[in-house]
Formats: sequence, C-alpha cells, structure tokens
Amino acid sequence: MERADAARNRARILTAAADLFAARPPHEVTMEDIARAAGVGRGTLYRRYPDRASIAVALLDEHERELQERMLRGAPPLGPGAAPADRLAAFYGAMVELLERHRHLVLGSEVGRSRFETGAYGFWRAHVRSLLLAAEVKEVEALVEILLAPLAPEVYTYQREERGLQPWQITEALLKLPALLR
Amino acid sequence: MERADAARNRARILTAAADLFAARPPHEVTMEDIARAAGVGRGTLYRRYPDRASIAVALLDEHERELQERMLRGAPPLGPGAAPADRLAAFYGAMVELLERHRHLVLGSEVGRSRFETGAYGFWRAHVRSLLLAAEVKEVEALVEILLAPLAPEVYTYQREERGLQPWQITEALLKLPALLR
DNA sequence: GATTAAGTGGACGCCATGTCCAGTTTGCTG
DNA sequence: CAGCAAACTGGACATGGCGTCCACTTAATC
Repeated sequence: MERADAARNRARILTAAADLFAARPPHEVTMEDIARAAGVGRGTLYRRYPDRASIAVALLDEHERELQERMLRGAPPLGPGAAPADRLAAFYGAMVELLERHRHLVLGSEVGRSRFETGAYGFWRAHVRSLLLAAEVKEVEALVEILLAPLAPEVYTYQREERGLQPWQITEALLKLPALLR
Repeated sequence: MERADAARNRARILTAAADLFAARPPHEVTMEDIARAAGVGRGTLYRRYPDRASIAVALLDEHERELQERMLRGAPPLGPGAAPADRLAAFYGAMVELLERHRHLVLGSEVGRSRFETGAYGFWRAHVRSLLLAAEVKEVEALVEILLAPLAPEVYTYQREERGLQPWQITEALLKLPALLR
C-alpha cells in the first residue's frame, strides 16, 4: 500500500510534468526540470519513473483507461455487439480523437520501440486481435501490428504538423482499413 | 569537391560504423567508439555526421538507392507498367526484403520522428502517393502515411523479435493492403 | 511513544556530447 | 617545383544530463 506522502508527491510530479510537456518540446524537459517544478528531489522522481517516457505513459494511461472502458462495456459500435469491421472503424475514430486531444503529451512519449511495451498498447493489440479473429481473416498476428502502426504518435504528429492534415482527413483515410475485414 | 583524405576517412567511418552496429545494440555504440574504430578523431567524425542517426541513414541510403532504381526503371510489377495495386504489392515485398537484410542497421537508425526527414522516406512517400493518385482513391494525402506506417523499422523489428513472426507472414499480411486501391 | 519500514532529496561521480583551435595535409597556382 | 590558402584533422576541454547512493525524515503499526 502507498503511503500518504508518496501519493502526494506522485500527484505533484504528474501535474508538474503535464505542465512542462505542454509548454515546450519533450527533449528539452529534463528530469531535473520536472523534479524542481514538482518540488521534489531527484531521487524521489527516479524512485517511480526511471525516465521521461514512463512519466508520459503514466499521464496517458489515465485518459486511455476511459476509452478502454467504453470499448469493453460501452454501446456499439465501439463496444460489443456490432460487426468487427464496424467496431474497428469506431476504434479508429476514437483513437484519432484521443491522439488529437493529447497531442503534446503523446509527443512527449517520444518513445519509438518502448511504445510497444506499454500497457495501453497491449490493450489496443488484444482488442484489434480479437476483432480480426472474429472476422476470420488470415494472417491475424501480423495484421494486428500493421493495423495499429498508423496510430503511432510519431505518424500522427507528422501528419498533423508537417503535412498539415486535419483530424477528419486522417480519420477518413483510416476508415478505409476496416474494409479488409469484410 | 571532396578532398582525398576526406574521402578516405568517410569510407573508414562508414565501414567501422557498419561493423559496430552489426555487433551490438545501437545506443551502446558511442560516437567515440566509431571514431576510434575508424581511426579518426572526434572532430573529424562530427564534421560530417552530427549524430548516430545520420551515420545509420548514410549506410542505408546506399542500399535503398538500388531499390529506388528498380522502382523507377525496373521491370513491372515493381517498375512502371503494372496496375497501381500490383505495384504497391511488389513494393511491400521488396521493402520487407530490404528491412530483413538490414535489420541491424535499420534498428541502428532508432529514429522515431527523424525517420520522416530522410531522403529515402521522401522517395517512398512520393512513390506510394503517385500510385494512389493513379488509382484515383480518396484521401490520398492521409492514406500515404497510413500505408507506409507498417514499414517503420520499429514496427518490423517488434514483429520479428517480440512477436516471433517470420518475414513471409509479414509480407502476406501487408499484401492485403493493396486491395484498398481496387 | 517506540519501532520499523518506506520514502525523501540533494550531493556526487560518470560518461557522452559537441566545440574549438593549433597543427597538418591537400590541391592549386605562379 | 615551391609556396600558399583553404580545407581537413584530431584530441583536449567544457558542459550538462543521468542515475546512484545514503544519511535523514516521515508515516504507519503496535
């Protein structure tokens, strides 16, 4: 069980980190910056979060949990009860919303490989995999990562900022993919 | 024009870097390691390659150029003359081969965002974009990045190493995507 | 109130990074 | 062929983030 002072500091760290990530590009935020802004020492920070990525992930997890809930128990087509292709389409729509809303945080993750190791990725992965199995397509295992790849934060950020695309355009294009399940 | 000693050192640096990247994981290779293995000083190394990523990119460019040549002027379906969907399929096949052959190098890039800024990415992008335009689909601009996303080195490496997928499985799954152009 | 385990924070050593400049090599020119 | 300017070289150096460590403090339990 978590002690009271530990809980207080965890909260401080997360809000301080959220502010800093919102204010400037991620690699310009050092561990020391976060520690100072949160009013805690370096050691305290490292105790829970060994690096920047793990902080960003913790920040995202909260928001992702809500979406996960809707996917598991919400109304169709996002929740159970609709055809796999329709559920996948709803998932893409919801993910674009999530990415857009937390763009700066998501950018803060700046993770590359470690993205795959987060709990959230495992969840998305299991969800899409079950949809593919239900749709009885071939090559499920490889297809899962292929369908999730366009949702990588780097890809989304690149589309928005370098290519000047609007969220609806990205959604529209993603909605072509569920056709593969039909 | 490049001086003789500069050219000699460039070659030394690239072969030394190739050896090192092949031998151990990328972040364990420091700039100093490369400089020492190449028998040049630190300053010389930094003169041309400001960071690890730019070295890996230089190494890859060579091999990618050959594939680019085949795409531009080779025989169909990779080269001109086939239907867009078939050319896209051939492109996926060739890319999986390329990724597989240079897996360790590709992993060395370890780039995340900066991947989009390489010349090679621009080329792949232009190619896929022209295929999409020829196929007269909607939302071309957003679709380009979506179709290229599964080819990100991180994704491929994850599929191969963490998920234990074989190259042919990945290829097989990728070959479902060209159906979107029909 | 005493005990114990967990939590805290800042000082410290380490190492990679990138810069800088004095010396060297190269290619050109008269 | 000799002399010169520009480009190139390489190692010494300053910088700064990273992660650890440990003496001290605080919270929970009895």
